[in-house]
Amino acid sequence: MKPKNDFAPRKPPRQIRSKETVDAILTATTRVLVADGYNAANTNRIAEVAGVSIGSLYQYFPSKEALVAALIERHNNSIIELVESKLAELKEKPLEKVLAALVVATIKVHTVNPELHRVFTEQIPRVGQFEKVLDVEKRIVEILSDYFETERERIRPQNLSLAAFIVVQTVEAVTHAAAVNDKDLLETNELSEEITILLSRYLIN
Amino acid sequence: MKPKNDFAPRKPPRQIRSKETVDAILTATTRVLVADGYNAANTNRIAEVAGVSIGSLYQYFPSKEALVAALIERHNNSIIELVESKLAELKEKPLEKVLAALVVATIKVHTVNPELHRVFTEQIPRVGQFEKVLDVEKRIVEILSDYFETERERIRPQNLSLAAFIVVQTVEAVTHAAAVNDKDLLETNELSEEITILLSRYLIN
Amino acid sequence: MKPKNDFAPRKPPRQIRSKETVDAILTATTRVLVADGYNAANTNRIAEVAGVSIGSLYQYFPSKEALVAALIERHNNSIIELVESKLAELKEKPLEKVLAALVVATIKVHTVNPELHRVFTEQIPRVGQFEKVLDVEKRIVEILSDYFETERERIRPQNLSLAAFIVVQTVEAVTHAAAVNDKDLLETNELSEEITILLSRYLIN
Amino acid sequence: MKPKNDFAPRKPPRQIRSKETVDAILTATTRVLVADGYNAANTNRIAEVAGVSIGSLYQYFPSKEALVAALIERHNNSIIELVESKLAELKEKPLEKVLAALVVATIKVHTVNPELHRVFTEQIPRVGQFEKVLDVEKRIVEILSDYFETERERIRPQNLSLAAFIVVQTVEAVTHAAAVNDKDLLETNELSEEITILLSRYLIN
DNA sequence: TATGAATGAGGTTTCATTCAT
DNA sequence: AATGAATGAAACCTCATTCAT
Repeated sequence: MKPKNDFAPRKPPRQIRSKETVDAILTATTRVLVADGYNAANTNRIAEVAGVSIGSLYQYFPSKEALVAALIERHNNSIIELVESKLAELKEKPLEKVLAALVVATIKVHTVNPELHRVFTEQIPRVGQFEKVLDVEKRIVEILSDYFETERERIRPQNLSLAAFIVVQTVEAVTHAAAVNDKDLLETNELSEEITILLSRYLIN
Repeated sequence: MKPKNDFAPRKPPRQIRSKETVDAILTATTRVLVADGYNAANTNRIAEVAGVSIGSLYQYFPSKEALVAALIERHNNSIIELVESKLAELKEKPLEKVLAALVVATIKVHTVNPELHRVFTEQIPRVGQFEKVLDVEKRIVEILSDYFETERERIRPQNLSLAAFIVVQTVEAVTHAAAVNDKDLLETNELSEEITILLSRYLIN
Repeated sequence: MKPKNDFAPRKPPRQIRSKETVDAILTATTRVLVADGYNAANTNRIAEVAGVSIGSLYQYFPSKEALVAALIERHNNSIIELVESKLAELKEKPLEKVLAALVVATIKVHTVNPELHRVFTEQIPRVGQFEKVLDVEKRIVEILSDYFETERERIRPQNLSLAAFIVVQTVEAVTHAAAVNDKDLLETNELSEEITILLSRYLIN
Repeated sequence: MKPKNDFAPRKPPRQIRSKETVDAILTATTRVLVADGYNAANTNRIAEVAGVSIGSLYQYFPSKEALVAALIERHNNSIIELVESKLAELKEKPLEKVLAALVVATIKVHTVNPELHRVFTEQIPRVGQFEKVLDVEKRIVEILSDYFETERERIRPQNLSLAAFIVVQTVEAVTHAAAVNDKDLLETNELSEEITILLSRYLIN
């Protein structure tokens, strides 16, 4: 039997019991992913950890990929929500504050469930269906770009979407690398202050 | 009894014939990696493409991982050489020139064999043996940090190794994201100039 | 990553269907072992003969060794039962009768499925997991030694466990060698009478 | 390439150098057999340990089996020599002395290189070419039977070859089992005396 | 809807043996 | 005679997925 290629979750769970099953499966997926890594994780194990039969798992998710994709989607949504709400909350404040808040928020994302985040960014091949689902960044660039638009007169670069692109990549990359190489660095203020300075100097006149 | 072995290449080829075999194997690995991606690549296919028996492949490399690790090592060395030589060549020039050159060099790395580079960065799980071999960046941070030391009076941040860390992550991340999302962007000057500005503003004064 | 696992059977079959599968697998193992010998036997062949997919085989037994070990265990248990029941049945009879019965029982063991017995004793390396499972003899020595204890006054040697050890080895070795070299010898009474005489002369008085 | 089936050593070494090579190979075979066991032993390893190329090994031995068979043959010859010379030396002495000497000699065989002896008896499948080469016992039964003929009037059993068969199996089995289960037992006199008593009582009027 | 036994394609790896040099 | 690179059949085993119950 060849693996199948149909990546959307199979059906929305209608009853409460189903919802619980789906939750159990996703929680188990997280646990197994963190413990074993993406490649070594397998659906039988996930079903076992979820306390659910393998058949039930396939009732809700048509493939291993769909399972992981659903998890990533969840994760992404929470990140985007975080960014959006922070931005909405601070949009009247000066640009520097907003940049600082963005940096802090990004660090927070890496602090909540760093193991899982690392699996997402370092172990899941950006191929096939994951290609799309893995780049939250595109959406965040848009959000940020829109915000920059509202502050255009204070911002030096003319190409705002390019600027947003650079900002997002920079913050994410530096934060991620720090999380991987030197966890303590994340906790101190030195890093976040330094990144904020970089952004301010780059963006503001 | 099936012990799982080392990841280092098995033995150095002594005769000319075997040197050719090893080369053929590594070339084939590159081809297959680019064509099929890391996960789908398999040793049988690689041996076939190399025009070599599967036994010969295992004579020199104990596993698919060892094969890929050897390739990465090669790649890393060429990157480090590139950075070192550029820096040696320009070390008397003003800091801005050096930064610009660094950005251009990084872009070049992504331009030479972008497919392969992408496989390395996006498909190979940073786990196990790859964890170590995949971070060229650490070495480059050192090199850059040493260079900054010689320009200390012109550089604003006091923590030079942190500054080097941030610079390396930034340039690499932005370049990589551009290569993935928008190839044309790489070719134009806009991106490289923008990154150079970012670095200059961050570092100087 | 290919860890090498345990030797215990993987999981007890719960449903009737799987119980049948396990039986089919063990029966097939016997057949293949007898037909091809231990070394040439392989799991794919066994699964094929069992009319079961290779995956099913591995669901219940982690390796060829586990398969054979399960078979040996079964066999051992039946041997021990045979000896125990014979001894229980005859324990009031004179020692000579018991010895004769022991010899006859041992011959019977070699007569029931001689091919399989030969595979067990001559082809399976007494190494690793088999080391333990192959020595039924230890258990039989204990049983016999306990019995001798009850007849101590009629027995010449003082060291009863040594005597039991010698008796067991002798009967088994002679019987086995006869089975291998000269099957007809087993059927006649000459051999069993001769061994019984040997034991009686050794033990009694 | 299928394994070939030709079991005699390939050619008698004519020159001194060749003789040394053959010796080195057999010595290495012994070492590897003892260290890794029969199944895990492989010809490449043996050649390496012998300090000889795999090609040279195959120049003198057509197969792995032939290699091991040659070793066994050597071993057998030395055993037979030992028995024959002991018997020649003692043939004028009383039967009891001869039996005692036989037991001692057998124990000695198990003491010289017990590891190797164990490999021969427990790990090498008595199949194919080994079937023949592994039963020294047949030859020893003949020798002993001939000797018994010269002592016929002192011996109780009429069927002398059966008696010899039983004696040989008994001594070998008990000794071997002791060597495997309880090495110290071999060293003490208790075991050898006990076996000698058994034989005497069995054989002598 | 849930269960879990069954499937089997397909990957990994070994090692006896050959043969060009 | 010796070398050792190359061969490839053949074994091992996993795990995503299906489907009878």
